[in-house]
Amino acid sequence: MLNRVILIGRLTKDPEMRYTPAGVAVTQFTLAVDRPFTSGGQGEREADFIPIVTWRQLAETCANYLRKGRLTAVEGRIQVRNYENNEGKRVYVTEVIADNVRFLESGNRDGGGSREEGSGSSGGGGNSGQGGNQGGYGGGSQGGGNRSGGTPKNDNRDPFSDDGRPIDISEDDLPF
Amino acid sequence: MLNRVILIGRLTKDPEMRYTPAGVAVTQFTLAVDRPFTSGGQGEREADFIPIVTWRQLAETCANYLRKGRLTAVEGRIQVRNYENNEGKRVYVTEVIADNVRFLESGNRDGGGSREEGSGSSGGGGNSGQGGNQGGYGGGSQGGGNRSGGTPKNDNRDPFSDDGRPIDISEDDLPF
Amino acid sequence: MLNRVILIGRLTKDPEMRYTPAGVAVTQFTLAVDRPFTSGGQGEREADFIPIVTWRQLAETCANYLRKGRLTAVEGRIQVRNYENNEGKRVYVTEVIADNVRFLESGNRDGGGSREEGSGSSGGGGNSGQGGNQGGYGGGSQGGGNRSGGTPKNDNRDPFSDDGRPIDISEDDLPF
Amino acid sequence: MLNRVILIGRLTKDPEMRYTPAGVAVTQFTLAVDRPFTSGGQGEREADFIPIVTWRQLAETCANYLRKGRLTAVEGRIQVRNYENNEGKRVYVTEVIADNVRFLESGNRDGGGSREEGSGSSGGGGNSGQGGNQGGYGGGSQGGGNRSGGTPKNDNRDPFSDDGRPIDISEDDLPF
DNA sequence: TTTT
DNA sequence: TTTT
Repeated sequence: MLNRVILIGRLTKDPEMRYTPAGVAVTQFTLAVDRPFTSGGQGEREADFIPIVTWRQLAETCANYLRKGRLTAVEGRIQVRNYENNEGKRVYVTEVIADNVRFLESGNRDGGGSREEGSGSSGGGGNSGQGGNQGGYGGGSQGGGNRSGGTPKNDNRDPFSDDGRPIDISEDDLPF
Repeated sequence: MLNRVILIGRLTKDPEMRYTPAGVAVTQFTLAVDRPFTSGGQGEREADFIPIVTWRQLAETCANYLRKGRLTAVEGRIQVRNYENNEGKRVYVTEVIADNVRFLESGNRDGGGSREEGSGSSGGGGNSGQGGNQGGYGGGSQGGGNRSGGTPKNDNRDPFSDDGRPIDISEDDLPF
Repeated sequence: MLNRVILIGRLTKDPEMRYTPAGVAVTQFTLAVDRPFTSGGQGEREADFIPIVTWRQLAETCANYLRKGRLTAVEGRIQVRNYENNEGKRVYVTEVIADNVRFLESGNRDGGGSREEGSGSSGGGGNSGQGGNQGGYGGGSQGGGNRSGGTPKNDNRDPFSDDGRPIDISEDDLPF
Repeated sequence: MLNRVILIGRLTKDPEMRYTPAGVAVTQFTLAVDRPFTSGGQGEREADFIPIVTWRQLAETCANYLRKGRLTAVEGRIQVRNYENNEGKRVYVTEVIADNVRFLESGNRDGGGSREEGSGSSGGGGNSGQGGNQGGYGGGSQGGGNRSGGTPKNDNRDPFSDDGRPIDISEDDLPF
């Protein structure tokens, strides 16, 4: 009925973008979010490592502007999907499907005079539509995508396991 | 740095309460949260099944007042813990650690004159402290708990797998 | 950069729907949200009375299905607008612009077999677009609206003061 | 019943700290939060200016570490208070009472080797209690405060209007 | 000006 | 493995 998540943390690696067989962009990254308390007696602060997934225009923007270590805010919803692994066992995967991502560190520390922090957004979009490009971001080789198709043969593997082929998510799973 | 989740959904089962070896109450339940869109062409609405964990006073209140099917709001944070399973493989478990739970359906549909919806809360609590009991809820056999201990032998199993023994969570993992 | 509000409370009155001169539906209501603590020594629980504004399709749905006293969840963002009043003084108005509203009480307590709680949504909407009608709600005399226009004469009054004329909000203020 | 706000924006000025007659620290500042859309045809991006209030330990930390222009995340709840002004008219003031503030820019751009962003928190706090000092922040001249009292004479003015005297908020209004 |  |  209502499912809202807001996170601020740092990317553990550069984001990874792929395309579905239908040519829809998907970007995945992991956010390290420090826990609000210390544990273990000597005060070590732990973190939660939370997988984030973005789609379409927002995926392209994230792939273009996010990098390992960047402080980033993410808004979205928790999604729990499951698939059967090689041993025939059902595996549950929990991810945050983001519909709003804010770049809290600009990246061009060297560069120009802009004090504006980056920003990527999607979803709610207004008159300008869902593909609206806010803030001048998100250019580059959009559209395109792998539409070659081939033989998807949806065979129960983790769609995010990296095997070089287009990822295995049917269009029906698209959240937007 | 910031990790906030707000969910509204229905319990898939009655909640399950246990005690840690140190006698701290933990209650676990799953919230079914309908997705905001339909999929698959014939308009079936799917749901995400999201595991919730509550601690201490709030755990007792949830165990006492929540039941299967009840519409419930949960506030908390995403936590990703991991353990090694029997086959020596690392398993990741994602849960929402709740610090505020709101009962949106009263339960006593038949009963008394109270039109007040239930409410359980913990955390932020004020002068009254974290153990504060809001709304007259959460009475009953509190305190107690299994303090017998025995030989916990922290051996890499899912702490929520039900084997009749006190669950296997070290006090260091306590979020509050 | 990021502005997210989630509220659960009860309507203090029936919602009020109007149309802008351009024929866009706007619905306003106030949510009474109990504070998480009691004050004053004798344990009186106070509430915050928070004005909510919804636009377009969601406005129509809210006007059709929300009623005084109903428990309701609202997602949106805080907006602070200001105008000059009769005495030439600048007045600040803070409202929550909702993009998602969940009806947590069905209304037809007497009626039919439906056990489904109501739900209205807009914004992020999926393939079905922003006008998507989730859950079979929101029918009725949509579209229409007062397009007669007349002489709006944008003269610094509270656009929500009720004078029988179309409300005084320029299309530029539209959040979606 | 539930009232949660999360904002990311920049301080419009340095924060202002005061003490209540009872010696409780209160810090006030305003966050400029860019709207998620542009308006007016030429694409000007507007902002909402949202007043934030923090109490006690968190107030001290904010006063010590926040400065005009800093990018900051705030978690809290919306509060609507009202008072009677000089002309006997009731005035409504909407503020966000913060219980968690994250400093997303460190300030010491010159300084040391720490890549850690600042952080202030209160509320939920764990074993360490509500006064817990996370991250080594918030030292300095704590405690103290104006306990002289004098003649508060609670006379219906805006407690945040600056008149040099201790602010006019009764302890009963304290949210924590 | 307020809901339950 | 799931709620309505």
